[in-house]
Amino acid sequence: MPSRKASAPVTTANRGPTAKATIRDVAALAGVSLMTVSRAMKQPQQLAPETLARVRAAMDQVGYVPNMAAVSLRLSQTRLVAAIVPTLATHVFDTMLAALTAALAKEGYEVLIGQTQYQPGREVDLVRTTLGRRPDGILVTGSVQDKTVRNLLAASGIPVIEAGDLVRNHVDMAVGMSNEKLGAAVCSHLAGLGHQRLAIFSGDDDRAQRRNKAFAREAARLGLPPVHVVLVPPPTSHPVGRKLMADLLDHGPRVDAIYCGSDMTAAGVLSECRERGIAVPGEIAVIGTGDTDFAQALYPPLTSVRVDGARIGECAAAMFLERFAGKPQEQKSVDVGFTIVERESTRMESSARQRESSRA
Amino acid sequence: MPSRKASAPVTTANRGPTAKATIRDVAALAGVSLMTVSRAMKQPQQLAPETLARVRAAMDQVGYVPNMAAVSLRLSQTRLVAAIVPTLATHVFDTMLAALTAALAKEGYEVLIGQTQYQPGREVDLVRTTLGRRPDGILVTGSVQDKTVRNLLAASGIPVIEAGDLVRNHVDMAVGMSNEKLGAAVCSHLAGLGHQRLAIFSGDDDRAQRRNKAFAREAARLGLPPVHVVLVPPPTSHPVGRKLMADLLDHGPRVDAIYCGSDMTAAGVLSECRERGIAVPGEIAVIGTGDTDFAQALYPPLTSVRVDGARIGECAAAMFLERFAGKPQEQKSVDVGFTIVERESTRMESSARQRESSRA
DNA sequence: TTGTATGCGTTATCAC
DNA sequence: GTGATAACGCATACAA
Repeated sequence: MPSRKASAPVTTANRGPTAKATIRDVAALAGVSLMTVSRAMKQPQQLAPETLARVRAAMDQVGYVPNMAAVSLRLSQTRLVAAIVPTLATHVFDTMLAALTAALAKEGYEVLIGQTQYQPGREVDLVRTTLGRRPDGILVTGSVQDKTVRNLLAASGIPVIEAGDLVRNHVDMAVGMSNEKLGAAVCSHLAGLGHQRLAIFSGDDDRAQRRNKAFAREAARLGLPPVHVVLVPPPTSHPVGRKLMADLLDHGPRVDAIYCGSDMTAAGVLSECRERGIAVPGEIAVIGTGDTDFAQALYPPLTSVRVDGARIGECAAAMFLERFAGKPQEQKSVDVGFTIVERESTRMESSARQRESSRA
Repeated sequence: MPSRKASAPVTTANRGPTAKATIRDVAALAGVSLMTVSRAMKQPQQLAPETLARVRAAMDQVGYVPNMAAVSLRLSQTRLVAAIVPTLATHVFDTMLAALTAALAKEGYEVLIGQTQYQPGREVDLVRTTLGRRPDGILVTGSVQDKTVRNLLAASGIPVIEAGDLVRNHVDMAVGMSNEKLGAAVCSHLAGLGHQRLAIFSGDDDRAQRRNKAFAREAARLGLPPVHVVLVPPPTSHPVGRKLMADLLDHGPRVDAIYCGSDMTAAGVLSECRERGIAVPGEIAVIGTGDTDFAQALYPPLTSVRVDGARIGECAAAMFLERFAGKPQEQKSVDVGFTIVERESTRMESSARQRESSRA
């Protein structure tokens, strides 16, 4: 019966310098049992003051940090929340993750981030790997369409939040705004400013497409001419925006206003217009998406559709924490809305400063 | 002796719908032992084809995903790399993390990200918590100065990379560039363009300070007047940049050129100058740091010091993987250098397009 | 106030 | 080719 106790105890000493100290090392050093060390962390008041001091000294001496893998296994709880985003290189996601991380950290949860890099195939693998870490909750960006992923998430038995995109058939919970409403609002906003011939430059991902569709539908409803839509694969960039604008000016139809799926694309459009001496908003109005921090720094300052990433992150954190606490889920779906932040790039001479916002 | 086998076996069925399937559930369903299931994943060729098929069918049926907490505990290896950054909302860090994540993912490693939000006190807690996850390696941004953190990292026994800031006394490994060289290079670059009265707008963090000091030293060496340094707490923003510029113009000394510790600050400076009708670079030249994606979108396009975050991330990943493979560590320190990307904001009428770069 | 025994889910080792 | 067993580090129930 070669049990741990029967054979020579394994300690930091004979495991080499690379091994981390365990609760056993601390116990041995302090001359107490494992339980006493465990209690020194969880219920210190239950211990005799001198025992506690001895244990704490031992913990410091060996640099003891509890092994969360063991804790997780024992408690079936990892205090880990996973977040799957397309990329970290987009402002909205950063903001969301920062808020999510901060809010969860207060309750002792950490956030494990996964990036799909906009590769659809990678999402399945990523979700599977991630679920292997047994997070206590998982947040995915956008709505989950892939059947395999949906099943994986549903079968995981943990709270799932689809963030940033409000759809009806969410797996579990959702927080974000309606891309349909957004597309329609932008269209009617531009129409309200007197623009007739509208164009869209956007990524070809699912969310953008639904925005575009709603935009086009609204244009039709308002009796405007067909919208000129140009799609490009993400990620967007300044050169891409310039190129799209150059192509439009050279070969495309004449337009009064352009809605860009990202502020970076819009920035490229502004640059190309400046280069060619085209007045913005005089000849062409431009509006972006995301209200990135640099939108106000562009020339002219860029009108943009602001989605409050921080609020999404905070809401998501709150929803997770409620579920972790076993509370009845109040809301399965939260609409944080969006705001059209108007700056010079769409401002008509006579139009006063204006804000338009949507909330469900 | 109430062992698992003696009592009723616990399976997914009687643990409720929320519990994830374990290797035991799969084994029971396939009518094989635990080891056979384990082997079906690790050494499938060792199994009889029909057995393998049966096990795989069972795995699919219950949606089995191995519990990494258990694997980690068993193997003393988490396939997790931790990265501590000040914030996700800075382009260089995003780029670095994206590259790091992508490179490590190929080898089956995931990246656990922690944000200090520039709060010095939070770093200790964060590192401690993070080490509790027993990552196989840890990357920290900037050089580690805090004694406690240094000890914690050194005692962890895992590969440690200090990224983005090359210092002599790194804990283990380092990849990045020298902030001293950077500061000096920017100063001499501006001096080379004929500027005499120089100013710096920067964050008050350690790295920025060392840049500034080197900048000032270089100015002195070149016989220029004292540098006007203005420090602000991070994070930087467009309004902050504007405010700093407004204050300088209203109350500060006259300057020919301003070096900004971030592109966002520089963008604010450009906006304020435009507002006041001050010619850039005619009256004042402006240079930023980071070569953010929007630098080229500003007006005038912003000269900026580019640090290749992606390269830092890739280098770090390669260094980690080498150590994980047990290979002798080739280099403990890698200098990825930096590049001054010159655009309109510093370009003198007669000066041709120019690039300046440093590599150790 | 402190200690002992057991199992969380997995894999290495040995046995058949 | 397959199975039984112990152990990874920790926390809970139960004893003392």
